[in-house]
Amino acid sequence: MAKIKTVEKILNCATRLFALHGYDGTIMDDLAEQCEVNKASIYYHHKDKTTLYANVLTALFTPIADTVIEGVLSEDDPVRKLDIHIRGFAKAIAKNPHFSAILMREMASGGVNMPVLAREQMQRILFQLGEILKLGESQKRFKHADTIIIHFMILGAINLFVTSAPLRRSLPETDQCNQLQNSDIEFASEQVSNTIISALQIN
Amino acid sequence: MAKIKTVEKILNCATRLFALHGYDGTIMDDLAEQCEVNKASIYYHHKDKTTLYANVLTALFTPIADTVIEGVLSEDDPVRKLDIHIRGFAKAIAKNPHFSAILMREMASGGVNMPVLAREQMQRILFQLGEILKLGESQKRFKHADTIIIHFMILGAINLFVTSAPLRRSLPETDQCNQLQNSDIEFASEQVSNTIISALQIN
Amino acid sequence: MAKIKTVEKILNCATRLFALHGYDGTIMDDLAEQCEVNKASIYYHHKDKTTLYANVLTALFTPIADTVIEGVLSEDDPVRKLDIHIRGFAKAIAKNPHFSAILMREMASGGVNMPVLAREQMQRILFQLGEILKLGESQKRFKHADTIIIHFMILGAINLFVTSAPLRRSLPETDQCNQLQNSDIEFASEQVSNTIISALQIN
Amino acid sequence: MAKIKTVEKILNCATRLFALHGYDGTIMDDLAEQCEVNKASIYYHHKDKTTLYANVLTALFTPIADTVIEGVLSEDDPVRKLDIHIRGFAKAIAKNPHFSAILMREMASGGVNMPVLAREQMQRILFQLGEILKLGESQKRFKHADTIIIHFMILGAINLFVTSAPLRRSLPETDQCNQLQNSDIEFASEQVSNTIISALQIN
DNA sequence: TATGAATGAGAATTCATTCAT
DNA sequence: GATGAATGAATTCTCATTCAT
Repeated sequence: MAKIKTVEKILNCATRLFALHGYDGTIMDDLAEQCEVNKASIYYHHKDKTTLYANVLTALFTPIADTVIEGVLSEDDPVRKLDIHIRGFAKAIAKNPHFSAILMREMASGGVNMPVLAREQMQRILFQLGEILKLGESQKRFKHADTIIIHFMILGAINLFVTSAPLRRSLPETDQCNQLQNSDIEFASEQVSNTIISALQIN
Repeated sequence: MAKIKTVEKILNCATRLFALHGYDGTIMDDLAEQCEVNKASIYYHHKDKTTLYANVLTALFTPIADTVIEGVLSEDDPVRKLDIHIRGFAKAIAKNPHFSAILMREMASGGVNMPVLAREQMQRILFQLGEILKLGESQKRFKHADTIIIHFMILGAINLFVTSAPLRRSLPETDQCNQLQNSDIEFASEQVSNTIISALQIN
Repeated sequence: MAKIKTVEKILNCATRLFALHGYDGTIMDDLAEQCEVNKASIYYHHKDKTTLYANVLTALFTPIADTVIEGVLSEDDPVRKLDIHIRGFAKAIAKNPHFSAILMREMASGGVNMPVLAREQMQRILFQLGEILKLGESQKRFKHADTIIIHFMILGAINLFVTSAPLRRSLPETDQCNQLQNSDIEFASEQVSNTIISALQIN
Repeated sequence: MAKIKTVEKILNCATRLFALHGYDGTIMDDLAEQCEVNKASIYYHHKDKTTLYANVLTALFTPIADTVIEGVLSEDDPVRKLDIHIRGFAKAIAKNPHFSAILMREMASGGVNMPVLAREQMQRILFQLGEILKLGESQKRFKHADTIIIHFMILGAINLFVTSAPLRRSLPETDQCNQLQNSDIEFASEQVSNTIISALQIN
């Protein structure tokens, strides 16, 4: 019975707390308590809070980008590529649900303090989207569109959908604007994908 | 020459700091220093940090919602309404540039701690969008779409565009994905509007 | 009834603790407790431990050098000058009894971390001694001698005498080497002065 | 090639660190790193920091006292004895250059926490000096002088000379008070010896 | 003996808030 | 209204020491 390594335990817990409360709102004492590890052990493994945060971000962002990138490779059709890109992103987040909150806070800070490795992961995703749009355009399947805008629409919609879950749950179910209350991220990403494709596609 | 009232000075400064560093990352000492007001004076005018934050949010969110709502009223055509809605939102943010960062942080926290008044402002915007989509749908001008998804695409895209400004500035100008580097929020919102309308419109 | 200023209270207490336990051995909690001041107040007045230490040293070294320098000015005769220099130094220390321990620790560290202002005070004393020796030499009253060596003999003897007080007190009174057990610094400095003058003087 | 025993490696390194930073300023982690020994190994060999410190002091002080004592035994003439005593002390320190800093810190603390064995070594030196002075006095070769004062002049001058090396190196070479900048401890001890003898000797 | 990991007690510093004037 | 000083409760980080292997 392999017990979970302390380093992992700390990293997991820290991810959750940073997602919930942000960097400044996360308290090392709480972290120690929650992962049932001595406070000093955190520092034994992670130097300081800043480094821990960087480690969390790197460990979190890399698999997300990997998933998005890989999924698309097997496709040829730009429309399908775009669809997979968007839904793959959502699927990756579904597996790492703390990503959204952390990314949004980082973007709110201008992303300037993100560890380079984490920032590069976001750029990988952005670049791939750019390639897909270019491909579609060159095949006369897509209208021209600004990559960054499309990227932000996808990112924004899906991340807001994820982070707004508790908020939506607090709205009345019967609310007209809240048909999605109980539906999950997969359905949401389908909607986003359909919308984007519908906007770009030349019929 | 009417000197700026202390209360205002504090509120303005606080808005900037909360946008830059979030609630927990904002330090009352810094605030006092930056608005050149004695620390005790802040407490004379604002009870405590929490209240100050609520005051900031309320003062920030209300005019945004007002602008969005009002602009749309004078229009009848759902397409034009939607266009005005989106661009009005961007225009309102252009006047209150700290709104985006603060909103994104709040959403990252699930929006649970937002003062009710601020949350209501966001709902006003969401509800209006719902009305517009319903109107367009009933007139067979729009395909059916999930209000929240569309709302999040708009919100997400425009807010990310605003908060990413420093990040984009740090990317190379020649970058293919970065045509918008120097363009402003108005142009971005036009792109968003076009994309959304293009996706929804029944031709 | 003028109450002692907090800043002074802190400075006095800190001087004592730094003398007793050195920089690293002095604990800010203890300091706060001993001067009956809130720990945060120390930081309100002194930025951090390092700065506090520098402030202590500067406040401690300056009057010592001033006393030594001034006393000598009124004399013309190099022998009398030298005598006043040595005994003035001892007298100054008698008024600031923590100086010796602090100086000796600093010298043990190579004096490299001493605040510049404090180091300069020591140099003022050294320079004056140099002038006295030069004067005596030029008048054929003194043999040639190395200023630094003489300086260190004076400094070393008097400071060791001061700091060894508790040690000497623990030796048996009857000890032959301990005639000075109960005598004070004034008598010791007289001995030092006599010895140095006796060594230098050309009869 | 016999590899240096771990115990020795630790002791040597610890001596250097204690000399450089004092007891409180020396950190066991650093010690482990510097002697390339696992932290736990230090405790395997040395019980705890306090014991280690005592071990360091004992190992350091004993050979110093031995050297001083032994050198003098072969002489009969009190003047020569005194000269050997002083220069022997300096020679012994030249071989154990960390002694000075450690002794000075201990004296700054009143020497109260010195391990008994170390303190006794200093007393051996002091007693021998007392004997020499008594001998010289009884032979009408020396004026009467206080043993402790003379002891402190020797000790102070030589130790200050040693520990001030980095400080002197930072002074301008041309400085009048700094003729000794590049000279070594042997020359300094000669000066001290000459001065003391010159002061005491009855011509 | 040696070592990577762990830990309790502590130590420096910070921060929101209040008080006296 | 304004301000310098004060403070209690955190909060980050350190350090001597021990444990399991």
